Amino acid sequence: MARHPTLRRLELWRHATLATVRADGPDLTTRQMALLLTVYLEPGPHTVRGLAADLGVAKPVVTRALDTLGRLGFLKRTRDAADRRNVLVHRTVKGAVFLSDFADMIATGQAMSDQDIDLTPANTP
Amino acid sequence: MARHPTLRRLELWRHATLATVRADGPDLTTRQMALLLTVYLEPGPHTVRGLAADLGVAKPVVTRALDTLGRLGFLKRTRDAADRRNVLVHRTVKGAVFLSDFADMIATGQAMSDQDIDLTPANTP
DNA sequence: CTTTTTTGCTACGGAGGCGTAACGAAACCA
DNA sequence: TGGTTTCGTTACGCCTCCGTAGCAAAAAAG
Repeated sequence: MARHPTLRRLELWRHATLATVRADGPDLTTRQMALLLTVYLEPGPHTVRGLAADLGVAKPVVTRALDTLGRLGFLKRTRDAADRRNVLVHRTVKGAVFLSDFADMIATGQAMSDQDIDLTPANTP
Repeated sequence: MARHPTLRRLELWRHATLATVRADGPDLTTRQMALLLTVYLEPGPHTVRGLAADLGVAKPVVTRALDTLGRLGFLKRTRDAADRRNVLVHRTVKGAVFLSDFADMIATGQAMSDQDIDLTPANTP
């Protein structure tokens, strides 16, 4: 049933989102998640303006997302010493742990999609 | 840079969420997305009570998600003729198109992660 | 029939994100 | 130096979602 690549991709997504919904952790918005992943996966330094341009959203959106993600301890802000107008966004250990756990959820989704494939030819002994 | 499987999974997720954020389509909550994917990927029939149990959420959450997703035209409700207390949730063409497009975003994310891998040894001529 | 259970929905106050506009602080420029 | 630009934040009203409690309708139990 999962042989078609489109279905496999959607099932991967379903298992990961389902794990997020069932777990009682913080459920971030799509924008917050995209911001968090950008900070952790793209090379820095990250500024509010740069992140807003990268996500294609207005600056207050980034400020509010940083408020929420900072309150969760997933990243933190620092004034840029060179240009004190800038705010630099930094990673934290707690954020890295959160994303690591999240990657495990994706991996489980991948494994379950693979299992679907392995089980399909079970009726052809 | 993307050689580690954990990073590859996170980059896959980042590219797909980023595409969702940048596109000006409707951005569903995690619960709405999990519900939509469940209806389309799991065999029916789907009732409000069954979906609530499947997602591990209260029934009003499902009712509200069905309101929103129905307003978007991604699925529709029907009274069960056999047991008129039940509401059956059905797929729509528009919902299938939406999920198909979304799967393409995931595929692009996968392709870009692969490309990252191919590009990493570029500094080893 | 009457009572009980089940199903999905509505109502309510609270919390949080949204877009736009305006703001102070810092850097730049002439 | 004084005016202008850039940066991030705050403020405002609006909208959507949340969790809980209570509701009517339909079915089941007695």
